Amino acid sequence: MAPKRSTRASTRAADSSQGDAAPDGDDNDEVDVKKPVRGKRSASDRSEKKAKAEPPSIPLFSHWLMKSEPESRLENGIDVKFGIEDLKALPNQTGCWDGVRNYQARNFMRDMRKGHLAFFYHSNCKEPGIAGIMDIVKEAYVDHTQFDKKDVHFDASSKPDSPKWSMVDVQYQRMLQRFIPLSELKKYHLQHGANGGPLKSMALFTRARLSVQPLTSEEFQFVLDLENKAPI
DNA sequence: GCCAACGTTGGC
DNA sequence: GCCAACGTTGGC
Repeated sequence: MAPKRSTRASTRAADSSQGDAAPDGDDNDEVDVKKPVRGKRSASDRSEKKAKAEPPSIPLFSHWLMKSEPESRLENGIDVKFGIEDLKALPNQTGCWDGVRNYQARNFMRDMRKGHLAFFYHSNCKEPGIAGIMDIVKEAYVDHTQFDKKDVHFDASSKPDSPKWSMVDVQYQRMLQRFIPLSELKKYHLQHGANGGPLKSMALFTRARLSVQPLTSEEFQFVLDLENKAPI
């Protein structure tokens, strides 16, 4: 059975002990060791291989955009709503970004480092766009929801001794001074495509369906500067 | 609600 | 390894 949405979906708070009580050992289960399985490789193994990036010794990006749905929507009878206000409402304003079921999105989460910044993007809603900023507060570790039969993002093909899916913990930092709608970003994207400018190859438009995506520092800074400018 | 874009599956 | 069929994403 196919995985469902790759956007984040649950409202689970992050383990509040995450701070200093999350030593490296915890994260090490998550290393990319794929047991060499003898014999036939499944289609998903192949998909994963294709999506797998070269292991970069130096992280390429330090800014991110992560999508989640701020409006109620039932998936298998479960509400997948999780907007920036929901993150803000969690203990310590911190939550785990679970439910990502796309290899490229997962790989980007594995590239995230503590202290990286991410935009919280509202998707699949009345007004899509960037609502605020989060901090990455815990680096990639096993997404427990892949083993939970009751979870919307349960993945029967993932085994506890070689988990497929990872998540990070994020902490709410602040709202943008004004909501930056997708429509406005798109205007800049088109303008920059024609005349040059920082948003000309923004992943939001070139990789529209990717729920976790990188931004260059220039892209991030340009978007950030928009909060103090009048909408176009 | 529609549907284009694109990722995944699985037979061959 | 190819690729048609299928399923999901997410704007509109």
